[in-house]
Amino acid sequence: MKATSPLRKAPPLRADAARNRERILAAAEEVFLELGADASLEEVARRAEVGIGTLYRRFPTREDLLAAANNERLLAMAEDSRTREAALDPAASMRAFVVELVHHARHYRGLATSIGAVLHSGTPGCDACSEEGKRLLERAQKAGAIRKDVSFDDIVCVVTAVSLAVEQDASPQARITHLVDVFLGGIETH
Amino acid sequence: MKATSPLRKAPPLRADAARNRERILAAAEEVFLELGADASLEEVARRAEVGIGTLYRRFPTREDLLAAANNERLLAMAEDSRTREAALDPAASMRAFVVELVHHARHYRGLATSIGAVLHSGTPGCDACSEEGKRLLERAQKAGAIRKDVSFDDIVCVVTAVSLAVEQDASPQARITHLVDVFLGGIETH
DNA sequence: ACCTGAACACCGTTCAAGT
DNA sequence: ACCTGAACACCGTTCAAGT
Repeated sequence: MKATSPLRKAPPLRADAARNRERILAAAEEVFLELGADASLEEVARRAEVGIGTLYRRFPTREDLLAAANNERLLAMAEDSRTREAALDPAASMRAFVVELVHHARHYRGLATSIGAVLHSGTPGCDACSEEGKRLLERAQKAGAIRKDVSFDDIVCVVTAVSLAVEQDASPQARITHLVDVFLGGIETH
Repeated sequence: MKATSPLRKAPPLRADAARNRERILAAAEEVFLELGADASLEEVARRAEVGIGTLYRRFPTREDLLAAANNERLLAMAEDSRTREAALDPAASMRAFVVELVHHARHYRGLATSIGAVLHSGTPGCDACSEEGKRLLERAQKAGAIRKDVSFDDIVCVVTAVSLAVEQDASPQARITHLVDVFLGGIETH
């Protein structure tokens, strides 16, 4: 067997291809921050100094690019949540997790709409987040702190709702906590 | 004073203009049903047999058109809710109202994303809906059935969340009631 | 294997000319 | 007052040619 086989199917990129991938990702971060998540892909390619075809070859759909561009941040978030976990009770960790995800969705305009898709993209970062979220949910449910008929998809739903609401009225910090409170209030067992 | 002055500012359309307006609205309904709420406006103009400029003159933004296209349906919905109200207790009427709105948002693909904006557009139908919703909410709050710190905007938020979730996984009827249950569970006082 | 960019089809929006 | 449609600027996506 070979030396490096990450998980399974991962055709190891040729050196120049790998470099281009990084350039695209960096450009995407820049452009999305500036113009929003629905910015022109041609602009991204332009800024990465790469042919538009190269971008499409690596990221066939816009969502693929969006997911990849958010990978590292999601990875870090999952990690943070894990270290935070010990200090908080089950319900509180879940809340913190949701609030963090909402913050993440606010990283640039237009991300909120796709946050559900991004969270289902299969990226390492997204998988780490899902696992962490599911673990927190199960823990809270076993502790009797959250209703048993609630799924992780329901949580994603809450995150999307809050993110979208916050994005639309450009609301202040306060509205986030209020909405999380309202939505999670129904999930937590009284 | 004149004979017909609807409410206030309403520059009475010239006959041909009014007719064009109707044609555009009818075409929009058709096209949105077929292609989704993000369909091409040129296609709408084409189908209405009207110059694209005419469409823009009457509906400067896509959201204007979307709101106008949903006016009648929202009007009917508010009316239905009012007649239903007597038969249900405060919490149940609120739930029924939310479920109806979600159904409305499912009328065509892509409407869910804009349902919040549509509900704030100032169209007669949208105003009727807002009024009805606010009345139901207040009633439920006075009856002690729903938390007092919940606003109508929060309700719109719930509607958006559920609609989007349902639209994304093309979920069955069951998921709607589940999500409404989860979200409103937190709003109703236990 | 990978990169490039021209080519194609399409869209949103404006505005001068016309009734 | 209103309508029309050409004109402009832009975008997504594909694919033949090139390394």
